[in-house]
Parts: sequence; C-alpha cells; structure tokens
Amino acid sequence: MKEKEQKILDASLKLFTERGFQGTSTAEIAKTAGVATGTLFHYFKSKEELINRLYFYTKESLLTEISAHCDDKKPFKENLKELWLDLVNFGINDSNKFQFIITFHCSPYITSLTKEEIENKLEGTLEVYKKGLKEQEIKEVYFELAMDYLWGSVVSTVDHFGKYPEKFNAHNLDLAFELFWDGISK
Amino acid sequence: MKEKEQKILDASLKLFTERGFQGTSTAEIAKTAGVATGTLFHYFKSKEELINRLYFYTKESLLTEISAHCDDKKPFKENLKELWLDLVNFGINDSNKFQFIITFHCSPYITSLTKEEIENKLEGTLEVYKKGLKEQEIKEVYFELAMDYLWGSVVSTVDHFGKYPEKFNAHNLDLAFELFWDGISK
Amino acid sequence: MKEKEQKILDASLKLFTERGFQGTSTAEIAKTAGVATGTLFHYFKSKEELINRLYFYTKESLLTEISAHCDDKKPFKENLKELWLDLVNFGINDSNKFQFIITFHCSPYITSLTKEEIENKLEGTLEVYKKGLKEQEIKEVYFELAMDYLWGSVVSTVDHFGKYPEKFNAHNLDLAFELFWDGISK
Amino acid sequence: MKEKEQKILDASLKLFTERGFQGTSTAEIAKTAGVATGTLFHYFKSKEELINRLYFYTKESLLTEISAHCDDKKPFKENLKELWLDLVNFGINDSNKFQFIITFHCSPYITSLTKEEIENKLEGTLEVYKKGLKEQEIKEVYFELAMDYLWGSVVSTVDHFGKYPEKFNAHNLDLAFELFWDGISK
DNA sequence: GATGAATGAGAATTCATTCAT
DNA sequence: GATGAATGAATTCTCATTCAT
Repeated sequence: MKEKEQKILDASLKLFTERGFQGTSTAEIAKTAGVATGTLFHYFKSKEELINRLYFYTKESLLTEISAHCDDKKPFKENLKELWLDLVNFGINDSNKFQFIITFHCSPYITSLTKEEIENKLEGTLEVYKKGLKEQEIKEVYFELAMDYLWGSVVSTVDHFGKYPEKFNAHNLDLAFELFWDGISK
Repeated sequence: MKEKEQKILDASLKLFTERGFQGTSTAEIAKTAGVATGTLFHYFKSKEELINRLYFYTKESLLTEISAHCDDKKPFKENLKELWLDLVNFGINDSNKFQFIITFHCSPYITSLTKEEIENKLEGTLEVYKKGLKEQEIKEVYFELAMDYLWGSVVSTVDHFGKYPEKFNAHNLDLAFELFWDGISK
Repeated sequence: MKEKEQKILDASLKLFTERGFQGTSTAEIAKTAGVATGTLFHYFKSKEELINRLYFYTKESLLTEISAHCDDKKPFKENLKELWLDLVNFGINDSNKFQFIITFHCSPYITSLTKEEIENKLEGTLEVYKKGLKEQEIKEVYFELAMDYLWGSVVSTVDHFGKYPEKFNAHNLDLAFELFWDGISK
Repeated sequence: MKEKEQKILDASLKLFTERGFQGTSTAEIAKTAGVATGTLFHYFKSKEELINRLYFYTKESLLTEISAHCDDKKPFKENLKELWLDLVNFGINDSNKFQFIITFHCSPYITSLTKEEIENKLEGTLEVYKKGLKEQEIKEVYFELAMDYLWGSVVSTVDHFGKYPEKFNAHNLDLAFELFWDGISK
C-alpha cells in the first residue's frame, strides 16, 4: 500500500471511532493524515468506499492476530483460552481497531458485499474450533449461540478493562475467562 | 408530555437508531413526526438537547421494566433470572429503545450530565442485587465485573435472537441464561 | 409565483445565457438574485431542476407572445407575417429569453420530459397555421421543413439585427421577411 | 501535427460538442484520447488554449471544403448552390465539427483573437461571391444580411436533416435550396 | 403554540494544473 | 516526450436554527 493511502486509513480509523462516520469530515481526515483533500479522493472514490476499505482492513488485522493457533495435542480449553486471549488482547492493544469494528459492524455504511468478503475469511479461521466444539466437553449449545456468546464475552471483557484499566492484570483476565468458560463448559 | 413532543421523541428514536445522529436531519424528524421544523425547536432547544432527552427517556423506560422485583424469599438465582429476563425481553420487545441505548451509550452527543442523572437512578435499582451478590453462591468477582458481565450477556443474547429469530423460544432462552449463570455461580 | 423564486429565475436567465450552465455557479445566481444560496435550493431541488423550470418558463413567454392571432379573413401571407414579426420582435425585445431558448434547446440538461410538455403546447398554437399552409399559396414543402425554415429565418433575422443594431428598422424588417416569404411562396 | 496532439483534438471535439466546455474535464479528454493528463498540458498550455486551437482547426476544415470553387463561366445560381451544398454537406458529414462551430461561435471561451484570425481567412474565401452578389440577379439586400441569411439557411437545413434523417435525399436537398434561392433572388 | 420560508456555514466531491520521475 | 500522483480552490447541495406571521 502507498504511504499516503496508509496515512489516510490511520487517520480515518482514529476519527471515525472517536466521532462517528457522519461526525467526521473528509477535510479533517485529510488534515490529520497530512495530505490534501484531493489526495483522499484519489485513493478512495468516496467517503463510503473509504469506510468500507477501512472495515475490511481492521477485520483483516484481527484475523491476523488469531490465525495459526489451535494445537490438537493440547486440551480444548487451552486452545479456546488462547483464542479468547488473542481477541481480548487485540481489543486492548489495538483498541482503535477493536472499537471501530464494534461500532461499525452493523452500520448502514458498510455494504453487505464488504461484510460477506471478510466474514468468509473469518469463518475459515473459526472452522477449526467448530470441530472442537462438537467433540469436547462443551454444553450442547448450537455453534452460532456459542460464537455469539464468545464474542459477547470478549467485548464485555475489553469494555470492562477499558472502563477500569487499573483492574487489568493476569489474575482478573483469568477470572474473566473463567466466567466465560464455566458458562460454556459442561 | 404534550402530544407533539411525544411524536417527536418517537420519530427521533426510530430515525437516530436507523441512521445515526448526524445521519438524521431535524427536517426528517419533523416530517416523520408530522410537525413543522419550527415546532421541533419549540420543544427542544437544539438537536443535542433532543438526543439527550431521548437518551434519558429510553433509559427510564428500561428502568421501569426491571424495577419492583427481587423477592428476598426466593433463591438468588431466581431473582437474578427475572432481572436477566426483564432486560432480554425489553431488548426484544422494545428493540428500538434497546438498540438506541446500545448505540448511543458511549456517543459524544450524550453529555456526562445526562449519563450521571440516569446512571444514579439505575444504580439505585441494582443496589438490591449488590447485596445478594455478596452473600450468595456467586463467584468471588468484584461487583463491576459481574454487572458488565451481566449486561454483556444480555446484549449478546438479544443480538443473537435478533439475528436468528427462529431460535427464539423458552428453551433457548433458558439455555442462554444458563450460559450466564454457570459462568457467574460458584 | 413567489417574489424570490422570480428573482432567481431572472438571475439564472441572464447568467446562463451569458456564461452557460456549467459556467454559472449557484452561488453567483443567488448573489445576483439577492438571496441566500439555501433559498435557491428551497425553491429548486437542484441546479438541473432550475434550468428545466427556466426553459419551460421562457418558452411559455414566447408562446404568450404569438398566441391568439390568425384571422381567417386576412390573406395567409399577412397572418404568417404577423407570426413571423411576433417571433422576431420577441427575439429582439426579450433577447435574453430568446438567446436562452436558442442556446439550450438541444442542451443535455433539459430533460425530454420538459421538452415534451412545452412542445405539446407549442404545437397546439401552430396547428392553425398548418391548415393555412396546406391550402394556400405555399410551395409543396412538408410541414416540418417549412416550420424549421420559418424558425431558421427568425433566428438568422434576430441574430442579424443583434449584430447590426443600426440596421434595425421597418424597411429592413420587411426586407428580411420578403427573403423568407419569397422562398416559401409559390 | 504529432499523433497524440491530433488524438487530443479529436477527443475534445467529440466531448466538447456532446457535453460542453465546462461539462468536459481534461481528465476525460485525456482518457478518451488515450494519453496521460500531463500529456494534454504538454501540447496545450491550458484548457482554454485547447478549445481555441480546436475552434481554429474546425473552421479551417470548413474552409477547406468550400474553397477553390466559383467558376465565372457558370451562372451565379449554380456557383451559389455549390457553395450552399458544400456547407450543408460539411454539416451533415462532419457533423461533429459543424455542431462544434455552431455551439461555440459565440462562446466566451473563444478569444476575439482566435475569431479574428479565422474570420479573415473566411472573408477571403467569400470575397469572390460578394462580387457576384452585387452584379447578379439577387435582391437589393446588403451583403451582411445576405450572408447571415445564407448561413441561417445552411444551419436550419442541416438541423432539419439531422432531426429527420429519413428525409435526406437529393430531391429534398434541392427543395431546401430553392427555399433559400427564391428568397434571395429577384 | 405552530408554521415553514429564509439563512449561510459547512459538507463531499471535482478538476485544472504542476512536477518529480 | 510522457506519465499520473498530488494539490487545494471552487462547486453543488445540506441542514440546524431563527423569526415573522
């Protein structure tokens, strides 16, 4: 990616998350990115294309953090905890991207095409857990509920440590995971 | 409340939730409410005051749904389930209000004054559970984490049944509560 | 019509004719009309609607000038001369409107709907001459060629007296009509 | 002329005629011509210089079509008909150039310098008819009126056959010329 | 109370032109 | 000569808000 294109994405991420899509003007984005307004429209046909490309980019970042895990020799709980921790850590370390994803995952500005494209990638990654889910020591809940429950747990955990940063430590992190695990395990 | 004032609040609730604050013009609100633009500004000093009063109003509605419960003679789990169910049912039946609360609870347009005023009321209502929490068969988690965990559970449950309405039935509702309960109980 | 609406039409007529559609900014129109830019868009949904309403309005003005003539008792030549003179006089006295019609009659900004609506009215008015044309001392040319020839004669006459205003007098006007008449008569 | 320069002129001719000067962007012209935007500005200092050189070029094309005629031995009517036919044929065969000339002959983008330069050339060519006009079987109209009348006849004839292409044949072409001739002849 | 015409600052987007490669 | 990324002023249009009726 070109340098200026990246700068525009970075600026948009920050501003869209802080002030919302309509609340952020393209002039502000360009200024923050250190480019001319015309340059923004050189790389992105419209403000809508910008937010869609940004959504794709942030979800791809999240995917990168969680892929390549799941060791069949380890107990399922450990594998799941690693996934859960990856997600929570992403939420805390890359909080701009995480907040952006949360805020815009049901925004009318993100087209269904964008959502489909990235959702397909995500499902590929989670497929491996689906198998574990069925065979292991997990409650007889259907996959979708379990995944929504997992994501809900991640979101509320990240939210929580965002509100009370002084509580963020290994112990409380374990505690939060146990809340989730004890809910979902038999 | 005057009839036109109420119509404006109803129209705002619908439009703000669907299109966001900046995405909704006062002209559209007035048109949807069936009043003139001038009338909107007669009842609400500004668009910002409108959304703040709306936020207060929707959170009050939520409070109404959950207050006056908690019977000391019943087991704590049952009391908690009633609270959880009230919240989930509110989320499903009054989905506009619920979505509005979720969407705008961290919006920059809601002043901290508005948030404080309603948060105080909410805390009063939840106080009674705080006591139960400490004495009962609940994990040794601190109150804030438990409450965030509860709210997270409600949100993901409502989201889930919003996505898969065909799965919404008493059995799956119980299932979803058990996920939560088994997480939080000792 | 409202006063400001009329002022906007007047300003547009002048500016569009002088500088063309794209060459005239809505800001200039508003300024010339003595209204705010917002007011322009209050009365006209878009710049395109403005030019279409203006086209309709100018052609209606032209129609007003030529209707209600054609006396069956007079010789056809006299009736035709009256029509021809009405058109030429309109072109000279209302030169802004006339120039506007000429300039924009095949502009892509005027929709076919607009053209149809006004063309129907025009045809009604000219119908009476169609009859005369067929029965009278006119060459065996088909109606459309005759009408295009008439209009062409009017346009070149108006253009001519626009270029050489000092030549504009009753004598030369008669001369110009005879050029036309001798061409079309048997 | 360089190949790319010619391609740019061709593209401009098409686009300016279809969409007007302001309605055509230099980027579109470059794209249509198959060159980079920078290349356009290499050959033409500015968009205004481009349209002026284009105007000169199209009027030169027209001149080429009509020059080298006027045979003193033939009757004047025949010479004039040849001129008239040359102009009409140019208008029908090179309709882009003809339309361009019509559209932009009174455009503010064409400088008076450009107009003068080409007008001088044109007058040279028409001079020979001026003589014929005075001595021949023509009405006592002054030269300018006659020339404007001629041009008006050409324009309305071309317009007419553009509107009704199915009427374009030798017979109707003669008919149209007779309209003109009978008008102008004694 | 209720109306909606009027305002003008601010929004997204376009575009002629430049210039480093 | 040829390219196209970069610029920023200018354009069309929107919109919260006011105020005379």
